[in-house]
Amino acid sequence: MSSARPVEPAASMITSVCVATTSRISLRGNNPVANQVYRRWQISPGQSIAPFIRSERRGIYVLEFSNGDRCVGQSVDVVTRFATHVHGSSHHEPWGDIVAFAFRPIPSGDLNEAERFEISRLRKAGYTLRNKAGNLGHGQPAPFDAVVSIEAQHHWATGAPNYELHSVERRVAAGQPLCADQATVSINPQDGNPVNTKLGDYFAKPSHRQGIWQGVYEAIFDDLGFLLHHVIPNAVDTELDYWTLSDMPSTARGRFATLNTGVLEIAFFPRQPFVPADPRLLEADATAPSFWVHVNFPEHSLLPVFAEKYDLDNVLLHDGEEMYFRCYYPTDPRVASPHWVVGRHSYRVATRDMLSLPVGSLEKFVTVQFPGLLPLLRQAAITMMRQGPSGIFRRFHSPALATQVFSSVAAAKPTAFGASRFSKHC
DNA sequence: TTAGAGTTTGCAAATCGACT
DNA sequence: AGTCGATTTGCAAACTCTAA
Repeated sequence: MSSARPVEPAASMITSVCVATTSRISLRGNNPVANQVYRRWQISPGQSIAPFIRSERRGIYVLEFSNGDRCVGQSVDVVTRFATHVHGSSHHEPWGDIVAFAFRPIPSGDLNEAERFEISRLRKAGYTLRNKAGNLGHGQPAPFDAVVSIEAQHHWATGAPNYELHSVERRVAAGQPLCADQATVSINPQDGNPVNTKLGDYFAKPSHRQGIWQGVYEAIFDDLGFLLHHVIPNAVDTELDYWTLSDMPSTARGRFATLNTGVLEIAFFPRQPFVPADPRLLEADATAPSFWVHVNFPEHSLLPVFAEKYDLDNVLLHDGEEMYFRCYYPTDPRVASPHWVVGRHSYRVATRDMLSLPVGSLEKFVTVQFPGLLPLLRQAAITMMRQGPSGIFRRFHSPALATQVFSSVAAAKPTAFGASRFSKHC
């Protein structure tokens, strides 16, 4: 499964270089559903498609709208399914702007794969899709819009507005989420005591306060505090419904914490020290064992940011590949981290670019060292929260740990990106 | 303790199917 | 053909269990 594919540094690289990429997965092959045969009809509002589809009604269809949007769907009876789009259903309002209809009969076999393929193909072709599932980042109405308005989302993503967590003190005093339906909160036995978290217990042990563990506890709170304050919109109002925080979950050999936004995790802190996938990097002076944080960004968003300073022409990252970066001048006060990793991770719901770097350096890294990253990270949070509530992670949420993070935010009282908080990391 | 397999869970999205 | 509620499916973190 694992196969290293080292890449030599380009000769033209400047003050900092990308040392290597490593490939863990490289699965590419011919897609059996690539050869699609669609029949297409132009239709007028209110027109039925029954006359076009006489016999075989099972297959994949594509709706075309007057504004150029597309919608891909599957059905065992496309005529009936079409009606639910025209007349509306619990899934969406009636669509009266369908101008064309394409259909590919598939009498038997897997409709899901064919649908996913068509969605992916149209996305890559640049079409705006009205699908929700399999289409992370869609612009369709979402329940989240009622909690954070579309306008506020836009302001948040572009970095314009006021980021004060005005109700943080109230949240800290309450010791539990202020917004969510409390009746459905599953109570963790440790949640009654706001200072008693599994994370706190772990770092209370003397052996976890020295060596490579020294300062890690505080660093995790720095990163989590930054994420709640500057990345998640209206964190106090959206807690539990649209973001959750897991306290010492056992996921993948254990994590200190996982921060989930909407349907996907946005950041997690492994309990294992970071180890580069490429063994050659172990020899580099900057790769002493340390604990790292991994943060999910939108797909294809990270390399363009680093391309400004690095020679990344024609560099593409495939699924499972990692690209290791080193900065040769870590004494520069603007440098939050002398090394970091950019990877790509495929979740079923979407592929994400993953930024990995030592704990405690996230805020400065995305606001000072590479300020272009912050709007991307905010957009990632909004996109995942618009995709759906955090229901599946709800029961793992630790109000106690969240309270502690909110406390650290309130105590820091940052002004403009907490400049005073940076000093201890430089 | 670690690794891996399998299970649990709530929810959203989509399909199905009975009925008119 | 159209309507609407029931049912199915897929998801992914975090869980438990088992074996070494």
